[in-house]
Amino acid sequence: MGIDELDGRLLELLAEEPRIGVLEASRRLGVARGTAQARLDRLRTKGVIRGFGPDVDPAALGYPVTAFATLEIKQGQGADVRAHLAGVPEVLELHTITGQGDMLVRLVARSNADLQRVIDRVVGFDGIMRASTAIVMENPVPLRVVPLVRQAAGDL
Amino acid sequence: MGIDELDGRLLELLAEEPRIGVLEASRRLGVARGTAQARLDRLRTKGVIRGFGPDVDPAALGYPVTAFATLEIKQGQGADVRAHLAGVPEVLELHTITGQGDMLVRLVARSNADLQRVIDRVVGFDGIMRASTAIVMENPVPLRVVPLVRQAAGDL
DNA sequence: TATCCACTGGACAACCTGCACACCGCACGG
DNA sequence: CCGTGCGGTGTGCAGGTTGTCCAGTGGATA
Repeated sequence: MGIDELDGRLLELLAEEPRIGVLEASRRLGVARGTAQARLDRLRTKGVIRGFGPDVDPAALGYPVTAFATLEIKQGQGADVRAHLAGVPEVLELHTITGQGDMLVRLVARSNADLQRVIDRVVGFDGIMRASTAIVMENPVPLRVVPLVRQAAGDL
Repeated sequence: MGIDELDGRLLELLAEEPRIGVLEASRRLGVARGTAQARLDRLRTKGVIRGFGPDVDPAALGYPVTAFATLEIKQGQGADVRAHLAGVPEVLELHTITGQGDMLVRLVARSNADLQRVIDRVVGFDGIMRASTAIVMENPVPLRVVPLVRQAAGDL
């Protein structure tokens, strides 16, 4: 069920240079191509690798503003709220959470002014009672997994 | 600077079936291969597509617990805190934000118990004054961009 | 010891990529 | 009205890569 050291190096390699194919990867890992291929297949079927989707930058799409909103939901309205939020394109991610607030939403907008519109659209729904928003100023650590992979591969 | 309808369809296609190559994509889009290739190149150089990194699932790596922590930082300690957090493998993402709290951290752990260890490590640093954590229970909308791409492509 | 499993090295055809070239239609400015 | 630039279309080619299969090897296990 775990990930061994070879898997770890393979994942790192792919994370850093996704363009390289199985053959090139096997060369750099110093193993036979069939091995690299088998490892990759296994990682995919095990679900460790979900896919190789293109990494799209919302900023380059014209949505340079990112924000996180914490929502408070009326009891029993969860499902409706989820459906509503899923219908808003600017909602990139939605989690239900413990603690103060019931949901955490990641959203983007074209500008700070546009963020107001997005928030209005997000909270303009019956089941949502309160929302508090935090605008992202900087992103010193963009979403990453390599360090985690390294750790997971370390402890066999 | 924008994204036209063809770009949008190309991105959607790649997002849904990353395995297909340029040739197959061009066939499905009903355009010449050279066109698809040129579009893809342009999207890459414009920064819309950052890359094709493997989409790794932390849960499958043995880290099924996700949480968000809001940190309060001592004035002037920002840089040190950033460096400290960047050194923690379980920290997947770090944002500096406005509003209550100064930073938002996304972290993972092997279990709820393990989360305690991770949080201790995260907040066990001099510049950090307070931390409030929200554990993710469900993730009804995983990180997505397709709807946004569609919208960006819609308004030419 | 027999068996299972992963890895190796090699081979094959089919396919895709990167690149180049000639040509066409359109928009724009002179 | 014409030249130019840009993006798209077809086409072609060499080289690399993929998917797949096979036989052989070594280690771990029952």
